[in-house]
Formats: sequence, C-alpha cells, structure tokens
Amino acid sequence: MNQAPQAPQSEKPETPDTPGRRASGRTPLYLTLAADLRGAITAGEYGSGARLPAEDELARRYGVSRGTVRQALAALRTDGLITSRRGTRRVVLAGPGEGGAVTELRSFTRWARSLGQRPGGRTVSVEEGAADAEEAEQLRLESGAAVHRVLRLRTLAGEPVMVERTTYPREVGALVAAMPPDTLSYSEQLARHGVLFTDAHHTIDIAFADAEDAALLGCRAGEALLRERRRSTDPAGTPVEWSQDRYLPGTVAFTAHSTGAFALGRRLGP
Amino acid sequence: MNQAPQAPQSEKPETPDTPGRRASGRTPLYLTLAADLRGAITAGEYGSGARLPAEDELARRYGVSRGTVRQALAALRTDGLITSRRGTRRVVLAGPGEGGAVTELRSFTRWARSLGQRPGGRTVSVEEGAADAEEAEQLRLESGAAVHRVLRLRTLAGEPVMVERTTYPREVGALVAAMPPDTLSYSEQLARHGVLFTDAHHTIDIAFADAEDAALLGCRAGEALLRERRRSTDPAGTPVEWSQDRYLPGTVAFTAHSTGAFALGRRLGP
DNA sequence: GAGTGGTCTAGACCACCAT
DNA sequence: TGGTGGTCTAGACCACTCG
Repeated sequence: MNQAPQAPQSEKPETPDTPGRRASGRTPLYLTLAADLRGAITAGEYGSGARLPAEDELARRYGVSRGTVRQALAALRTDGLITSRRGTRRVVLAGPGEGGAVTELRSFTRWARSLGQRPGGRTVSVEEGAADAEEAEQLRLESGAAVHRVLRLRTLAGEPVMVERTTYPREVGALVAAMPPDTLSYSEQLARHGVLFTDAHHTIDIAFADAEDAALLGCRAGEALLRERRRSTDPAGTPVEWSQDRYLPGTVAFTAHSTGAFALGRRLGP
Repeated sequence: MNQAPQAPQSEKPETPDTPGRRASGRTPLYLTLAADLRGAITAGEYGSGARLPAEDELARRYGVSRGTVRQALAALRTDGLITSRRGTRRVVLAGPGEGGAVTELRSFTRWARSLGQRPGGRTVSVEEGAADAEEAEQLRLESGAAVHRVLRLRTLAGEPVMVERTTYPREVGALVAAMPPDTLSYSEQLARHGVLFTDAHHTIDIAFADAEDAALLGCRAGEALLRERRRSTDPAGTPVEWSQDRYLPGTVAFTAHSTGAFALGRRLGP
C-alpha cells in the first residue's frame, strides 16, 4: 500500500493514505486487504448476515483495482466467511464468534499453540526400514526402498491425545533422525532445512486401538479412535511424509467448509 | 471457445479451431479448459510428477488469455491435482488412478450415484417442533421457533450405512414435509423449489450409538460411529439445514486436500 | 540470464437480482 | 432499469528457480 506497485504511468501518485492501509513488506496487497476485511468481520463491524460493500466501492476505498479486491474476497470465501452470488452484494456468513479462526490443518504443534494450548509429546521410537507396499505407493518409492519410521505420542496440557506413526523417505528421514529426541515440531525444523510441506491429502475415518495404541493413550485395546491419514508433498510435488494419526475420541474434531467448488468428499470404505 | 467472447477490436478473428475446444453453451471458458486439462491428467497424458505446459503456452494453445488459463489451473489446484510455485512449471500430483474423482461433499444421494452405488433409505419420522438452543443457534433462529425434524436411515446397496437427523427452518421444512415419504434426495427436490444449498460447514468426529441409532443401524448401543455435523446455507447466506449424520465404521471415509490457504482444520472437543 | 508463476492494473461485456 | 458479481482480455513488473 505504501508504494504504487507497478503503475506504468505515474498516474494517481497521491492516494497513499487510503483507509485500511497497513505495513506491507512484501506481503501481497490482496492478503493485507483480506486480513483487513477479516478483521472487520470478526470485530463485529459486519455481523452475521450483513452485506459487504460492493467490489467497486472497496476498490475505490482502498485505492486498488477491482481484481485485487476480488482476490481478497476469494480468500474470505474459501474460509467460509462470506458468500457470493451474481447480482447481490456479498453476505457475511459467520459472525464475530463463530468460525473466525479457521485453524489451518498443518502442524500439530502450531495448531495447538494457535489455540493457546500447551502441546507436548515424546518420541517413542525411530527406526530405519524398508518400505512396505502402502508406504511405497504413498511416498512414490520402489517397494523395499529405505524409509524412516517415527512413532510419537502427542499430548495437550500433559494429557495423551494422539498417536502418530509417520514414514519419511530416506533423505527426509535422515534429517529427522538427526534431530534431538525432544523436538516438538519436526515440520518446523524440516522447514529450516528447506523441506517444506505445501500440499497434503487427508483421509478421516475410524480405527480401533491396537495394544500399542492402548498402552500409549491409556485406553482399552479395541476402543474406537478418530484416524487421520495424511500424505504431504513439497512444493515440487514430491511426497515427503506419510502419516497415520489416531486421536482419542472427544479430544478433537475436524472442521471444513465447502462451497460450490471444493475438495472435501466422502469415499467408500476405510 | 467458439466465438471471440468480448474482443473489443476484432483482432484475432480466425483462431476458432484451436485444439481442445469443446461444446460450450454458457459454460465459462475456464471451466471447459479445466475439464480439458483434468481429462488429460486422468487419461494419463500427464502422469504423477509430470510437468504441465507453461501458462503462456497453454494460453497460446487454447487461444485464450493468461488470466483464463490461471483460473482453470486454480480449479485443478484446489482439487489437489497439481502443485504450483513460482519459478517452475506446475507439477501433477495425482496420477490417473488416484484422487482423480473428488466426490464433492454434498448430497448423499448424488455422492452414492456418482460412485455407481445404489443409494436408498427410508424416512423414519417427520415432526414439527420448537427449536432447542443448538438448533436455534445453528439456524440463526429465535429459541423456540418452529422447525421441522426429519430422521432418516440411509442405505447403500440395501445395507444400512448412516442415520441422518436433520432440522429445517419452518419454510424449508414445510416443503420437505409435503414431499412423498419415499423421496430419495430432499436436496434435489428442494433445489427444484428454488432452495439451493451452496455453502456448508462441516464438523467430523466420533459419537456413540444411542438406542435409536443401534436399532436403525443394527449395531450395539454404545458403539462408535463416525459423526458429521453440517450446517448448510443458501446463496443469500441464510441457514437452510442443520444435520447430524452418523456412519457405521468402515463404510465411509472423509477426504480432503489442503494447500497453502485452506479451510480444513482441527478444533478442540466434540 | 532465461523461463515461469505471482501480483496488479484498466477496461469491457454479460448474467443475474432487486426495485 | 440499475446495481452487482462473474468472466475475459491485454499488458506490465516482480520474485523465484534452475541450468
């Protein structure tokens, strides 16, 4: 918002103090705009059911083009904060309280911290091995390729919550194995080594606790657990993690929002 | 693709027979383009890990602007079919087999049919009542407002799969109550009456079967079920449905894909 | 340094909703 | 009929990746 980003001709040089501007290093314009609007909504400026200003109005008010406004509004839309349809102004779906903070599904540690919780856990075992059929398929490796397996118990406020069984391909696993055993967030540490998790495919269903689960979580063997299976890939599309997480019932719920075009679905079987 | 849509000056009048064109009534260009690319991927033309042509190349090849190409690719991206990062061509994530058909989470009936399954079920009860606290909040009504409650058993190939407890606000409920009891898909019928479900917020966790669940599903009381709670709204943002669905373990799994910005999350508690 | 995707602008026409 | 969002174009600069 500070400098005119790429105005070819130096027209309109003096609308620098439009309202809603905000310190922007290299954050894209539309993201700061989206944050601004999100803030206005969660602050109650636009309550549930309220109509947002028109795109043109926002463009004028913020001194940006309509395209940029639309990009910002699209972000709010995929968060489930607003609707949009042709012919009418956008309508606010969630009020100040509800749905405001969509806790992006990513690192357990980061998620817990963003909720003001105290995440913890301990690494039960780290082993090297040969990929079985499922691991090979998920990580796009040859069957029998070298992988690292990590078994961890995750806690919230000291209480056991989840058992996590993760398989890493050799290169990534070597980094993980070299980390101190009390490392809370592998993904944060891996990011520091240039290994980024940008995409993930999730499957959520029910699994039943085996003896190991039961011992770690302190539940009965055979008890139902909420299972999340996840394959994460890096920006280049290379699989970097295949994980099976099992949550004690009642500790977490998964949330999602679906609009016209969306990728949450059901599939048959486990 | 057939007519130059809005070329202000009639430049470039004769690139009508670009490859990949396709019958287009009023389907947006970018959607037919997206379908084309999706087809190419699932047909194996671009396998898992393959690099897509550059945006400029696609724009030239299809005779459209780069913006339109980007819109199409964005659709593939939210489906989890491709990655994208600055500096490199887009990479295909899922091969022909995997993830190709993301069964959008919407109507049970439509979902089942799209999988070649035979959906069925029966309406157990339809009743009128006064909204309790939770229903009132979810449907944005006053506590005690008139609502309709529908209890249904859903089957797949004749086998019980899910118990569905749905609450509708009065106006919508009146339409539902007027439908024949063997109506398979209320949402399809409601759409015919102009009631559209465009947005939905989902929460997925575990619940335990009560006596009614057990009797309908043929399981033991207390058995763990996969629960989905859903609030659907119409294009204007008005809540039109609040539903609690309980699936037998092993019958379905929920799938989702998350990219940088996404709305799948965890939250604490049930 | 060339190639490529990310961001932004400016302007146009259309489809739809409400009045 | 006028307002509004959806689609599309054309062109520009920037940030990043990779050989």
